[in-house]
Amino acid sequence: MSDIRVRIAPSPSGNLHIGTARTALFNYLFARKNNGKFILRIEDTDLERSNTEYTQNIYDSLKALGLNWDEGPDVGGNYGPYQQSQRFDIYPKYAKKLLESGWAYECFCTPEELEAEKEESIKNKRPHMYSRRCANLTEEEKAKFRAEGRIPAIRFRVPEGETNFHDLVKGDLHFDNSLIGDFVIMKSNNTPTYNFAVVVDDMEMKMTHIIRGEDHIANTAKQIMIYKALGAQVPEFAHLGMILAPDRSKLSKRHGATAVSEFVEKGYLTEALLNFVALLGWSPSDGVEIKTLEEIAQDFRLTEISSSNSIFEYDKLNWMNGQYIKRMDISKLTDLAIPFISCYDLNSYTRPQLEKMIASTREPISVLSELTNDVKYFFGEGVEFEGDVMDKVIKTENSQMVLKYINEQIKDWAFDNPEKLHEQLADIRTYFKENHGIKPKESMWALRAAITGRIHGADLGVIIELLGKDRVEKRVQACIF
RNA sequence: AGCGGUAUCGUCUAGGGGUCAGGAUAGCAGAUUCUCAUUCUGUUGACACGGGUUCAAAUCCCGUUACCGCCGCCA
Repeated sequence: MSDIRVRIAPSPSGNLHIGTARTALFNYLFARKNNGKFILRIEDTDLERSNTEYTQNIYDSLKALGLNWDEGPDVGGNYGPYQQSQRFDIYPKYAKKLLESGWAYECFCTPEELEAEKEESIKNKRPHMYSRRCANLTEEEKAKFRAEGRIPAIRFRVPEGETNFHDLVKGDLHFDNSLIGDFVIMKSNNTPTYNFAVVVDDMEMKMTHIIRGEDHIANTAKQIMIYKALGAQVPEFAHLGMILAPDRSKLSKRHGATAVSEFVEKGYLTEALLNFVALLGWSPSDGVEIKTLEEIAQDFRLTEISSSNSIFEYDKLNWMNGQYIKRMDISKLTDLAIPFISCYDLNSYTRPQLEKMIASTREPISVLSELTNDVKYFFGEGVEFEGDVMDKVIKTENSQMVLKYINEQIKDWAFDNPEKLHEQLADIRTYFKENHGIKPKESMWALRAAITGRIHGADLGVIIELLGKDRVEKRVQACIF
């Protein structure tokens, strides 16, 4: 076991986002590849927006994806608690340390004053930065503010110079400190800001590598300053490109699903989702794209991740999901399929029959939700005819001839012997092809249309077997005019 | 505006001074099949632009453009 430690630190202000899932995946992969630890920390310092329902969704989604964590709020660990709201007593101690060493100072500015300052700089077309007006307050001035009832926030005193670091995926990055204003580390309500809490937590939790989205790059400079002021070891950083919607904007609700749980509800398999998202930035060294989590972990190289943004396109996700659906163990797939077909009377079939139904329907689909419609004709007595199937297929002369012929044959069909049934269907095809010049496709279309209301779907033999003699006969007869 | 980042087929990407610039997906065409599906085969399609450096640049350097991100007592 190496001492590499990485973490995913979502804030429970929403369900687990697909982008967060990818970040979690890369952290997990890196830990796996290097025999390190993968830690889950819940960043709920913003009590207003945090919600335990979302925390649960984060747990559930991560687990469903198979991204198991070694330490976290629920499983514990040596560096807990792993939920920031339970760590509120820790941050003031570090803030005090910074105050004493002069790295931080109390700021008594009110939101209104700050707002005015900001507007002033905007008016002068200057980049907005805190004026530092509280940077060197005397004890008397502070006392005066206190007497007015003002409660200070604590700001970090940004030093002169540059903050540089080597990003594992972006390369060397430089920041001019003079462009970074003194930022708040403790709010006046005595809770830490994000930048302060992460540093304290990552430091206390002994994180060695911080792998996160590139929207945090600018924060990194601030965080490094805090690490240094605290005399702590600065971890390695790796910033990933973002996942964008096809219109190149941030992936949001209006583009469809954004949360892992929403994708699952739409019929995506977590394995496919994970595999797909891994390919956004990372690519397999052997060119084989469909891989298990474990295989990806073995082939994972953090420094070779693409550093550009990538667009989330459904085309390939759908294809990949279809691949997983085709390959999945049928019993497992049936379990996953049930929510999508529970609108029907599933008790009318045995479990083995249900599995047969799914097995024969899975082939062409790319999303499980397609099953709802694709499996419809297996249920109920009658048939719903799709589009112009009735006029264009069933009512044709040829079809009528086929259906009449079939109607006479049904009594001899081997409903309980799939192999024989297939032979009998083949005989019908040959019969009509040889005697009437009707293409196999056409004769089967007549049958299929009569018993399913459509011209494509599952294997006819399976459909007939599952429907049973009664229903097949009735449905065929109902189409003879 | 400023600061930071990125730029290879529509999309995800491989490659990285000399390649027919490779793969996947999507598209298109064909084949198989009881199924306009699946599967199989074939095929269209890209180095953002402009300057350098070099015998040679998609690859290295500079600039431009475009896009993304950041500029909160949000995380």
